Formats: sequence, C-alpha cells, structure tokens
Amino acid sequence: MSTADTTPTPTPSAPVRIIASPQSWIEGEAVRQLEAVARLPGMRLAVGLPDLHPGKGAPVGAAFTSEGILYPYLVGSDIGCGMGLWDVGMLARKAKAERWASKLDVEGAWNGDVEGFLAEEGVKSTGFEASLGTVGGGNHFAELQRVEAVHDAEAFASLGLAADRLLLLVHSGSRGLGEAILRAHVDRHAAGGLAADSAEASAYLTRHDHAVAWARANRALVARRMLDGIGAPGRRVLDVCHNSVTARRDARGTRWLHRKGAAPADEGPVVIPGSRGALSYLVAPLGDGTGSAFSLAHGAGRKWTRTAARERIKERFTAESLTRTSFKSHVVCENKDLLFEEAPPAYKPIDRVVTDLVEAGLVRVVATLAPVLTYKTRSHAE
DNA sequence: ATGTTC
Repeated sequence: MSTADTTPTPTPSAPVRIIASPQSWIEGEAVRQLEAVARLPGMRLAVGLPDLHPGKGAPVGAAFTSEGILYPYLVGSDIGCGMGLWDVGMLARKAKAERWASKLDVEGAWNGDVEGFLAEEGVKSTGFEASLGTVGGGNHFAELQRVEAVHDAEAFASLGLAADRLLLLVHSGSRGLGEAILRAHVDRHAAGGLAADSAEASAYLTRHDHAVAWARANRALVARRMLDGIGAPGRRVLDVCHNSVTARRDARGTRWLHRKGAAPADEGPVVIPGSRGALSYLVAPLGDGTGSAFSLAHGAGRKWTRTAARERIKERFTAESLTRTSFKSHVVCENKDLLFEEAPPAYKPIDRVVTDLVEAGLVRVVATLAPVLTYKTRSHAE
C-alpha cells in the first residue's frame, strides 16, 4: 500500500558530536545552534568542544567541516583571533606586578614604525594600522603568567621553556579589519555560504587569510609593547588562531574546516586559558583529530551573559576588589562594565574543560600557568 | 567581536 506523505522531508543533518562530560554544563541554546549549523548545505561534521556556548547565530567553542561550500558567518567577525605565548625572558620572582599595573599602557596607535613592523612580519598594511598592537575589548587580554606546575617536563623543555621564567599570553584578533571583511560578505549574502569554487569564495579567502596574518602580527605587537613596558626581550613560543576557515585536502577531496572559538589540534601545543582568576593550561594535542575536527577548546567558556554578569557581580564585589584575584594577581581594567563582565565567576571552571579534553584522549597537560598581571584596558579620559 | 553608538 502506498501513502501520500505530506510531511516535509527533514533536512538531512551532518553528524553532531559534543565532546563534553555530563559534569560540563552546556546551555541548550548552544546545542540547538550546533544542530542548526549541522543542517546547513554541504555540512559534513559539527563538533562542540567542552567550552561550547551560544553565540550570535552560530555557537562558540565549535568546529565544522563542509564540502563544496564555505560559510564566512561561521568564522564570525573577529577573523584570525587567537592566542600567542611569549617567553618573557625574565625570572618570575623578579616580577614587579604592582609597579607594572600602574604603568603598563598599550592603548592607542603604537608610536613606533608600524609599516616596518608589518614588513618584518611579512604582512601587508590594511588601513587599520591605528589599531595594530592594541588588545581590543570583550574577552581579549594580555596576561603575564608564572609557571604553576610542569606535568610533562620533556615537552615543556622542548618548547625552550623554564619553570622559573615569566610568560606572556596574548588573546586578540584582527580588530576592525575582520569585522569589515565579514560585513562586506553579509551585506551581499547574509548568513549564506559561498560555493567553494566561486570567485567570491576566492576573494573572501584572500581577505580572510590576510586578516589571519594581520591578527597574528597584532598579537606580536601587543606582546612587544607589553615587553617594552617591563623592559624584557621576549621570544614567541607559539601562536594559534581559533577563528578561521581553512582547506584540508585528503583522499576524499577538500574539506573546509571552520573554527569558531576552537583551537587547532594539528599545530602543536596550545594554551587554553581560564578566566583571569584561574589557571591556564599548556596542552599538547593527542590522536589523529578526525573525530574532533582537528580542534580543541579555546578557553573556559562564558557561564553568564555580559548583562547578567554585570548585575550579579556588581551586587557582590566592589570594582576595587576585582583588580586583584585569588592568585594575588593584578588586573588592569579601567572600564568598569568590562571589569564586571569579565570577572572570574562569569566563566566556567577551566579545569573541567581541560579534564574533558584529557578524558576524550585529545590532549595531555604539559604545564599549568598562573596569572601575575592581566592587562585589559587603560582608560584615557581627557 | 566592533577606529562601537545617536
């Protein structure tokens, strides 16, 4: 017997995999966003990492692979955003955190030779150079850290690191550049994708790749300004991008790997930071990456929205008290709203996120890093 | 996230 089926055919979904233990609380909205992305044309795999949380349309803490079509809106506006780690080249016990907290200033355009700096980094200028070497807003920061514990001495030493030296972790992106690139795309295509073999995809990818390189140079200049401020040399240990789309070619053809708040698992060790009042984890990826879209968590993940964090944290803490943490570290954040929005209770516990990655066989911990001074922003009232 | 935002 045949029956007329009047129900619409469900859009076939790509597999969805969420790498998180039941102890990692993940908002339902983030899961719904992940599932919605998995139903987009061409999608082949959607992976949520343990720091998965809702974003604007698409979730953050996720990686997606597609075939034949790529989606600029999944990368978002901060193309190239990522984490760079520097060996400060100074003993941690020589740190003058209180003095540095009153003095460090990386606001506004750098007064050095920006064009020369970009040339050294091998990056073309963009018209956004007044922002080059600035941290930006939101969850971006530059943080001096000490080594709390070394768990894998060999891997730690192979990065040229020493347990008694300060480190500098820089989280920033492409500032207004990436936003301009996404806006130009969204003006024409909204959330729509681009056929991978189209001229528009090539044009987007060229601009995207430039923003990724510029963002990396931005982190390098933020680091240089911080290092100049404390009078230390500094050496870049690693630098990885967690917002990007890249081509991966294998026997099946080309896959487009979108990372939205997801660190790469195929570029060596990475740092997964907690909140400014928590440890950060230096981890080494394990496994072949195929089940996790070659990606890792990129941080603790937000527990409270910015609005909720402002309200709840204002009730419990004074702004002054938030300039120090349970690690006795210093916080430079002269924007009060931002000080509340980014306070440690607004974030999930980073140890749970990293434990989930360890238990999933995706990383081993090389070292834990404790905050000494977190630089967010210095206000420049006239 | 945002040379933001009138």
